[in-house]
Amino acid sequence: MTHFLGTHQNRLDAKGRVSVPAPFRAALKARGEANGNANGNAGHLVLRPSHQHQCIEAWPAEEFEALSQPLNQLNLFSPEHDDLAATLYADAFPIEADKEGRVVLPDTLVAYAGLTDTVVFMGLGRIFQIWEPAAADRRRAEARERAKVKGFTLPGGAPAQ
Amino acid sequence: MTHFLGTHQNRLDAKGRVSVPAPFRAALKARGEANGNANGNAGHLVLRPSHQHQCIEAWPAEEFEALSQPLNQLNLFSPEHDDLAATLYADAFPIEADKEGRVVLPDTLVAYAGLTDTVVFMGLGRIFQIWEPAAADRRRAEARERAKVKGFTLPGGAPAQ
DNA sequence: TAATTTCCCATGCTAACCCATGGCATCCCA
DNA sequence: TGGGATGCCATGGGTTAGCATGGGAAATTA
Repeated sequence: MTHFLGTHQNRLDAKGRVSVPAPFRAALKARGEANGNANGNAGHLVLRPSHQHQCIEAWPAEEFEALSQPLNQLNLFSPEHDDLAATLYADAFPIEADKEGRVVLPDTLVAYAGLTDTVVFMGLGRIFQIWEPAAADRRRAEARERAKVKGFTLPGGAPAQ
Repeated sequence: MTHFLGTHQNRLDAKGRVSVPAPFRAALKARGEANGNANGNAGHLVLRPSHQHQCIEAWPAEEFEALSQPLNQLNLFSPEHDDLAATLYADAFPIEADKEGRVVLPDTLVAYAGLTDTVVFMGLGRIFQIWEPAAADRRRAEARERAKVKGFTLPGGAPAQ
């Protein structure tokens, strides 16, 4: 699988570590290898606070790299570059999993997402998010509701539902 | 990692020294080696006061070098060349880290950025900045706000709202 | 010679690395 | 079809190495 699918629950231990769900690990590894990173590791992640929600966004390195593209078009001295770079990069944490496939979640992100001892990994295709369990439930219910109201259509002709 | 990511806090000691955060050191070293500087050192920095904010801008030597390119196109005796050169170079300090990875911040820059005993390193991708902690917080909040107002959308992956 | 600055060595702490264990699901074999 | 065995996955904890920081000695400048 090359996408992050499904929802997984894991425990956050006393050291702030949490196991990345095995399916997500596999997806990360596949991505890394596809991009020629022959090194055995899982291809690292970039964690950021989400703009829209109180949760942590996890970007595979390659995906995050794509964010630099629009930035590179801008003049390094322009205020636009400054704002974007500060927003994208200053709050970002490059994270690497240990041999067991665990990552340490930075304190500030744990606080931002309101995490306690159990966290939820929510797959969103090209990226995934890390939530406090109850907030994750609310979020999914809300997303379903919005999608239903809007009649949920996919670009490219995929049939609704 | 070839980019400066995240925000790090370190102490400015009585001698005006401060440790460059380890991840930034690694990024600097990687840059230096990528450009054929086979010497083991971290590849030096150029510090200058930021135009737009009360903070210190830190440029990797190679990145700063790239700024010379447009200058070289200009007539050496033109007013444009004079102004640009004065702006870019006159207030710049070439800085080299010691064996422990620390740098001494020039007095004028410390004063300009209003630094006291604790400083914040803010990663901005290709460069980084050095801030007084409270000012750094304000700056990040401001950047988020301005980016949001501009309709800043993440390419792909990010969920619609 | 006095005052700074630069180099070098020393130390506490934190975080990454490594090894070990328990539980759950799957597979195999009777 | 049921019971046992096996392997992966999540989790816990001890140890070590790297990092940030402090202070002293040598070198440089005024």
